[in-house]
Amino acid sequence: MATVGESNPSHRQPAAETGTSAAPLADRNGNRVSSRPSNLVTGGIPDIVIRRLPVYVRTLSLLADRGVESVSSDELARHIGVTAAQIRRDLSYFGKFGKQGKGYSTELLAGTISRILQLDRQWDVALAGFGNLGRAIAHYRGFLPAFRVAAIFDSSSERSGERFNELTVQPVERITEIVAAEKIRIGIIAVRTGAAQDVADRMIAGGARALLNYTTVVLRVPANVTVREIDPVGAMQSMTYYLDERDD
Amino acid sequence: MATVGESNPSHRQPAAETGTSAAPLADRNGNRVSSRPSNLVTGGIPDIVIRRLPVYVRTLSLLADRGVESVSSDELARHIGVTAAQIRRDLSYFGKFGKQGKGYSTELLAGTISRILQLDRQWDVALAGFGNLGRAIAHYRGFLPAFRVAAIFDSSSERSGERFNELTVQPVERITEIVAAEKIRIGIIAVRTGAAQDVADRMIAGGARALLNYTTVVLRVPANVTVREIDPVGAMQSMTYYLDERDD
DNA sequence: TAATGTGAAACACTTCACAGCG
DNA sequence: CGCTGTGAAGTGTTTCACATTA
Repeated sequence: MATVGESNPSHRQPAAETGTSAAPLADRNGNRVSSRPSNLVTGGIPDIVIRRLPVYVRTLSLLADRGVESVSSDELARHIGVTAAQIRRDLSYFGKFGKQGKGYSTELLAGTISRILQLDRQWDVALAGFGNLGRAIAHYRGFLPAFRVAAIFDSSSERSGERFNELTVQPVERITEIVAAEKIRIGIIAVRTGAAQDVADRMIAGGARALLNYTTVVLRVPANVTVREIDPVGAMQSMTYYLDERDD
Repeated sequence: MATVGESNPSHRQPAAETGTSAAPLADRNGNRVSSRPSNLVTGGIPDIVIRRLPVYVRTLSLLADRGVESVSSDELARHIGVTAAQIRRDLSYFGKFGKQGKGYSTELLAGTISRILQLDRQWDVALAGFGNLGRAIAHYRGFLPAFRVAAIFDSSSERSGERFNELTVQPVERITEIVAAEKIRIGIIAVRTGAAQDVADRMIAGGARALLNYTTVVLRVPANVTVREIDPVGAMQSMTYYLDERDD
């Protein structure tokens, strides 16, 4: 997370990641991909559990595609690199999905968790920043099919007006208007650090409630907005702590 | 975060992230920039503390550059979005750096933490994968000056042989040899998922002990290797859980 | 009989709150 | 007298271990 980090929705979110604006931050965790502690705000499910669900979906789908029809928590744990008890506990927050003596149906469980995460639909996403990073994100297929870049913004007058697929890159001044008009709830922030907070504010004003932050800026957002950080540099910088000269 | 996640060095590392191979995993946490729990293996400092240090360095350096000479834990906390107690506790793992009634010297503390993280030197990094993502990473300046891409590998015969700055893209078969010869301890994995484990194994065989994993593969690594995950898709997929129809 | 689901225990991390120092 | 550093308390998360069920 890298780490890690983010802010959350009022009722559930942890406080970890990005840290809510002024208030000392109720909860937290997060590659800067987020990077702060994370709890739940009000009787919800721990954010750390929510953050593990995509890995479960991915692994279960992979197994299902390979023709594996069911897995025990033990097998699944071995694939993912966590403990079986953790998987069972995580799932227990949502219901009972296993069959004693048998395990879980890979296909069913993948579908169930996808639905819990609301991945059984397509989400429009606003992308801010169309430099090297923004372009790479726009071309990246990994977010599909659940996420689709529906609007692109850039502050540079040279870049705004540029076309990408069926989209025209728009000036950042139009973020709020367009995000609101297209009912976009998710934003990706891939601008230079100096513009990050402004862009986040505009997106939130337009109705965005989830932000994927590729900058190293600590975004100040209301408690009902979730932020997750993508921070490869921080992840790298924290790994060097463990390196030593010995060839261990 | 994203990932979040990773594995650790024998003496300190948590088990969280990537999960150590066979053993149930001693500890854990991690944007996918990593994404799993994290503890310490043997009486070390919590990995979650280590993962916060880059943010402290960044913020302190920023303040120092602005001419701010000292900060209290309270002010620093406000900038970062964590609690003052957490900052004081985190620092206390390493020593006493503050002055009562005054706070911390921004410049000194930034330097001290940099040294703790071993960021006061340059690390050579091996980059595996020279497709869109690998190219973007190679061009990215954000890893400088602490990290320098010293070798690039790609499995495609079309790409190996290609030049980048003063480097020639090498075939993956040469990873172990070159990583060992150049004494590279850090690898970045930006290959297709099918090749990730093989590339990781080769890097580790050559002496790498820290891996930044951009793939969604759960890498199996020995306990003395740290892995951090960069997982923007997982980060995104976990945020949709908190979205609702209401315009809250 | 194999494996889930879950109280209860263990462990890890965060926050409180304050003695003590500059 | 403001602010650090840290015992102690409070929370949150993971793991154990087993009753229960298919």
